[in-house]
Amino acid sequence: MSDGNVTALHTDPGQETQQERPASAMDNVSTQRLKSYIERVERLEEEKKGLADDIKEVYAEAKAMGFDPKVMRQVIKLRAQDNEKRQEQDALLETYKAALGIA
Amino acid sequence: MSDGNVTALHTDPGQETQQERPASAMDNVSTQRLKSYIERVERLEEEKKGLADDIKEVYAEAKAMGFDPKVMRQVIKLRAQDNEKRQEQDALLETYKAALGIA
Amino acid sequence: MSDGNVTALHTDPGQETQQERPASAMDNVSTQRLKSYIERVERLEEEKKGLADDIKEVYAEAKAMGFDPKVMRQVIKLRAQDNEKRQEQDALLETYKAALGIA
Amino acid sequence: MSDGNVTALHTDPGQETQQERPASAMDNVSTQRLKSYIERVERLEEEKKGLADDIKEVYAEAKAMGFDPKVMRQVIKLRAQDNEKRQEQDALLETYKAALGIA
DNA sequence: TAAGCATTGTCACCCC
DNA sequence: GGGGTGACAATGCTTA
Repeated sequence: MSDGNVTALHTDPGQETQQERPASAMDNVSTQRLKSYIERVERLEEEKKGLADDIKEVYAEAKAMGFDPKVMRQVIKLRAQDNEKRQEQDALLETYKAALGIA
Repeated sequence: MSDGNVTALHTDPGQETQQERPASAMDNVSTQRLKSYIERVERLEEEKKGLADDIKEVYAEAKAMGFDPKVMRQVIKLRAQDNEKRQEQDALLETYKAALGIA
Repeated sequence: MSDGNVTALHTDPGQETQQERPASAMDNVSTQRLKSYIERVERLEEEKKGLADDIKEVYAEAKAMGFDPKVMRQVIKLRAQDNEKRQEQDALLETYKAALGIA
Repeated sequence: MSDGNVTALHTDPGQETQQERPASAMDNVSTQRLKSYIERVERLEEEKKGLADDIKEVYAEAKAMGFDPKVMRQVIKLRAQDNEKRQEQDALLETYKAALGIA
């Protein structure tokens, strides 16, 4: 296939910014590793897209039942904010307790 | 809890555009249904976020192995474009055939 | 007019994030500048809308001549993708070269 | 060039939905016309993109002067709504006048 | 920290 | 008129 395109950029980690091997290719081991990373990402993104489609379906179904998706989105956003806020308050409380030496 | 906010915007499907019950609430059944939809979406979005995090981790790990995430993204994008383009060309062909009345 | 609404949100650049003058107005110079920016944007968006309308007209005319707008759009998209892809491949090559330290 | 791709769909206008020429191509004149339409659209879209870039620049410049682009967008949106509303009211007024036989 | 980019969400148009 | 699709705008992340 088009896997020939993955002849790509590898640098030994922990070196200064400029690289080794001025104009040549990676060795086979690195190439294999890179290919593996690429494919892992592609697989995960596929799953992610699947979930996005699922979400769309739920909205469609809800809409068919007479609910307004736009409002639903707003509600969900609000609830997410609430959660975040509560978590922040909890974290703050923990900080206080730690600072005051309370178990 | 904050469920009080969801007393909004439900219309029996197949009614005129404006809403019923000017200032009152939905019946319990509708409320339950809405709550169910909302929670399904929230669950799915949580999973989606999880996958996004996984992807980030993969990039971070690859970077730690000396690969350049920026290049990886470009490679993945190119590969995705290949797929998409092929699909669109197929679609175009189908459109042509349909427009020309070919079975 | 409704210009009273624009008495908001101006910060001297290079200051800390929060705003000056808690409940008062901008000075006249800033107000004039803001008005000028707003009007420039509005003018540009008007022109942009004009072009969008022109494009619609072209499609309509082509349709009247017996061409299928849907297919035309697909063709144009494909051609745009060709360009974009070529550019991205060039960019990828540049990235490789930069990463490998090649002048 | 890649102009070979524009061998596309043409139907004599004013016919019923299904088409002539089951599997063949357009004549040269039609091909030329189609090409012309395609290029007109492409040119217009280019200009449109240019304007979009101009708008971005204005926002950037305004931001550099200490204005908040987000707020600016809101202001512009509000003003656009005002205009639209006023125009609707004018149209309504015209309708009234026409209905009442007032010049 | 700011700029650019990628993604995501919203909106409008077109077809059915 | 309603649903689906595609363009546009906006937000958040990534990098310099």
